Amino acid sequence: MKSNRSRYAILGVLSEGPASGYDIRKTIEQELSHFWNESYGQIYPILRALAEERLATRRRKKQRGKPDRQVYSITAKGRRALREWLSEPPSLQTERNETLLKLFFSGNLDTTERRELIEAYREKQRERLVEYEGIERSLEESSPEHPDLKFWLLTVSHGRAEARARIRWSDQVLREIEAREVAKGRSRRRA
Amino acid sequence: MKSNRSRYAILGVLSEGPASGYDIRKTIEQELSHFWNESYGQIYPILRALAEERLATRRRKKQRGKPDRQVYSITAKGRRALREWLSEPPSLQTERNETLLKLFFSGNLDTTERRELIEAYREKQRERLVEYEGIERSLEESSPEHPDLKFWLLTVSHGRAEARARIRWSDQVLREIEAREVAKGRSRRRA
DNA sequence: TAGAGCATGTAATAGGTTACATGATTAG
DNA sequence: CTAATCATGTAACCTATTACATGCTCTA
Repeated sequence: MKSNRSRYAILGVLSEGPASGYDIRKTIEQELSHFWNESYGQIYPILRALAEERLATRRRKKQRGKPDRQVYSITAKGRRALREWLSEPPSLQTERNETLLKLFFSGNLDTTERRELIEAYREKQRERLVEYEGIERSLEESSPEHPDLKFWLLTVSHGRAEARARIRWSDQVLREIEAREVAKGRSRRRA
Repeated sequence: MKSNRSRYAILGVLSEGPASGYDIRKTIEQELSHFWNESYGQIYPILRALAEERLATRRRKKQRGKPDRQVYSITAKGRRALREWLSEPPSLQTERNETLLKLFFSGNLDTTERRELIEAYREKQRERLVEYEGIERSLEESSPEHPDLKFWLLTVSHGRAEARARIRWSDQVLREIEAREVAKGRSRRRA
């Protein structure tokens, strides 16, 4: 079994119920966007492949006034494949952090630009905290009785913990480079 | 100017001094591996392109007993390109987290597998904390007087803060799913 | 009447990993 | 003798984003 993570993200959404490519995109956007994303360019070809491999079935639903929907449903084989993947240890790959890359080489920047880099990072994490409110609410409202709701909310709590840690780190960095600035100012005056 | 992050990671390494593709790989592995990675399949073609665009120059160094080295040096134009990229706001793209994806759909797992998923995550973060010791030491020893050392160490401190937050989150999750287990056990006995 | 939402899909392009080929030296 | 290190590079493949094409309906 190939280990394409997008396949399993899509199978995962299908495990909650039948859906079209469009639905899947929307679900991922609304409920998983804090740690996952998929574009149509991935979704549609993968759905076709899932159907060919009998991990999902497809049927066309006619609609009036709207384009036809291709609705996919997970099969028993699909559920088995999903469960198998879920129980494998996650593949480890370095997560890249562009802000850290820029900070690492920020000797090539002036102090203002470096401060702005960190301030922007901090601000982005603050925005994420706000987004989590919305995601949490939308998860709770969409299916308040769903037995898996608790797991969904735990992913939000992960995002919050991470964002808060990054904000604290940013504050620490800003204090440090601030202190350095002041020290430099003093030594310039003394010189 | 194209916004290929690998180009700039490589230019960044070259901004510290001349290096071969092999050197660059090693440097990234030793000093940036906690937030960045590059494979030879990226490095060699990009170096060639950088030379063609006059962002770097290349000269062949003969060696006895070892293959020749192709040593690249950043040019003034290369430094300008790097500085320009560094001062642009980082491109935002969702960081994917495979563990969270699995947790989200872990309704398809049994409780033991779910616990193992989180325990493995926790353990990976603990391992990262140990790796940071090594990275920090290697950074400090390789160039203890380097004016940018402080920025390099800040990237390590970011990694630590993140790993610690993730460990705390894991502990919280483990407590929660443990509590749920106990509750279930009780209700089963009562039933 | 403009724009957003519904809905499917493909093509071009970009970004990235892995495997392979080659071959000498050095350390255990 | 074996494995690791030095060193460069390519080809095949996989993964992912963006732009494009199409066209209806509903809302502001």
